[in-house]
Amino acid sequence: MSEDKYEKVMDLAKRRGYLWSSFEIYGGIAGFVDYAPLGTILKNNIIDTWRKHYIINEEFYEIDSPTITPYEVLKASGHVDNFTDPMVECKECLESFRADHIIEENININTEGKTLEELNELIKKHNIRCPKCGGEFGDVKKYNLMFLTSIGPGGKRTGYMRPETAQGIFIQFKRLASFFRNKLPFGVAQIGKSYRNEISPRQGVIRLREFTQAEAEFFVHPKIKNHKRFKDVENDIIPLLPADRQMDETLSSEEKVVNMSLKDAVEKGIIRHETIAYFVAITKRFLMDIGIDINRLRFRQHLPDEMAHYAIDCWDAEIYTDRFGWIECVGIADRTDYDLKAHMNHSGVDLSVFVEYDKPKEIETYDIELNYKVVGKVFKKDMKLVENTLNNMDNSEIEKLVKELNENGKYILTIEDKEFEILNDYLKINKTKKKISGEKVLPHVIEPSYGIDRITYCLLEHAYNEEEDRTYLKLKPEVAPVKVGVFPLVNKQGMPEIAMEIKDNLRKNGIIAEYDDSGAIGRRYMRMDEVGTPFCITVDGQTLEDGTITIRHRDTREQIRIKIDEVVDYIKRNI
RNA sequence: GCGCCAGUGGUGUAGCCUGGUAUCACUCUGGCCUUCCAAGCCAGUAACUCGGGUUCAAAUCCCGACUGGCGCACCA
Repeated sequence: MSEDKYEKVMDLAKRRGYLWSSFEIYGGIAGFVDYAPLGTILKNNIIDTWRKHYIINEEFYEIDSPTITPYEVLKASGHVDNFTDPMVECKECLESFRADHIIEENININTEGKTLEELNELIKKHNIRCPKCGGEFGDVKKYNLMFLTSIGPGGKRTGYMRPETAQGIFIQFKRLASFFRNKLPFGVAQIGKSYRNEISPRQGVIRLREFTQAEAEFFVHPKIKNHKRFKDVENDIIPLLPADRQMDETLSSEEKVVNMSLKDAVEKGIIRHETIAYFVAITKRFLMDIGIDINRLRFRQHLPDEMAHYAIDCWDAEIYTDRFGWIECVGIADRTDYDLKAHMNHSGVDLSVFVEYDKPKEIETYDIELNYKVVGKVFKKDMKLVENTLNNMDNSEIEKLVKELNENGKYILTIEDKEFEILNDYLKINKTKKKISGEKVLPHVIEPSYGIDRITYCLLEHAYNEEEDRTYLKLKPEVAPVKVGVFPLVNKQGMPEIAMEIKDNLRKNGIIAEYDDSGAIGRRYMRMDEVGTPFCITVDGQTLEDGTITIRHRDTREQIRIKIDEVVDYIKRNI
């Protein structure tokens, strides 16, 4: 038994129509897979379950945006810079290195923000050589993990295949906020393909160049990160692998995991706030709903140096697989306002939300009334600049201005390098009381992001079962692609006709059923077991006498007998 | 991207060293048989990863590409 489970699962997946490697007749390309007929249904069933959780239960709305994304968007989001690694290759031994890492190791310089030319110069200037063989380096080149394309004829606009679905949500934030009538919190989801041009994708379906993500973006008030339904989940016990325990060398790898209620985890500050904890619970419930083995699931906190540049806390749902060990299938991150801020700065569009207070506040404020006739003539072109600056002053600055005007008769307003002299007759300042009913805030976003392909593979592996005389997929009836197999026990006495009719009737009721009359009955059961079909209906001699059939359960192989006209109801109740 | 190893019907394989019509089993399809868990009988479909070279002749020898496995590197 040297063959590992991955191989067995992938073999079954290939033979029985779950997963096929793409472009096979042309030799194939690493990092791409096709979902075969049954795999496609399974994946869709997983996605449907996901939608039940997020769209129905959590009241998220889903959008669907383009996969091709213009340069500007990904420049703003930081992906153009962060997805592009500068690589350098040794001319002697052909080994590749990260150019920035090599430089930092050798001359202790921060290379952040340096251009390729600057990196090149640094290597030449300090005569940095290959740490392996001492050979000379070639030129620094960028390896971009995003697929580059051009939009329109002539390639005037650069685009990339999106590296995540989330950006599509962020850049529509203004519309989304108004769709939700500016009430925080609200959630938006997107399910779709994302693309990463991996250098060397070698773990089959685990690391793909084109993959399906289901991402949920939950926008919250930056100061309110508790969750109104946290009470529903606070007693859920979750296997957690916190950052400090991961780094504790005195613990064995089993001891690093602690089973803890989410209430404790939040109270002890292990999970940063309720909203992350809440989505940890939803993630666990979703994964268990589709049939992931709870004993092969844990939540691991990112270490401080592993966190993405935008995140302040991140927990991955990791699922155990035979060959690859624990693999990351879901990431739940607090992305703060990183993305909205970035898009706001780059696009110039205000993406903040006006949040009303419970009760309007009354505050003391100053009203600046400009004497435009005078001021306009004095400042001319700079008029607008001065006006804006004055209007944006806070109370303490205005108080200082008033004080200086009273004492010296003038105030020097400094804007960048320029100085403007403000005199008493330029403006009138009135102290007023104002009613303020709310404030503008830039929301933070909590993001649970699911890798659907990895989850699908893990589910197949967890469902894979071997017994002495059979191999079967113990898929939950809810996600199994084919729900029912219908067979005549033998091909005579009208049994095939009755079986066919039962199959048709199930199909009419929206249930995927397969008819099969070839070979011995046992063989047909085995075929259905191997693809994970939960129920098999057999028409036999007794059917002809009293109109009953048997339903065989996949896992126990036990059979019960019911009337033909109860079949549809029975199946519907059990899937 | 580098190094080592491998690639034969749907699956697992024999053949490769020593060049000459590709083996066997299972699966699958059709038929017969069969009254409940891969039984049996008959018939059938189906493969040398791709490209180039050497040769009268290449699955076999040589080179390259692709794919897969392992190690290194990479994986915000």
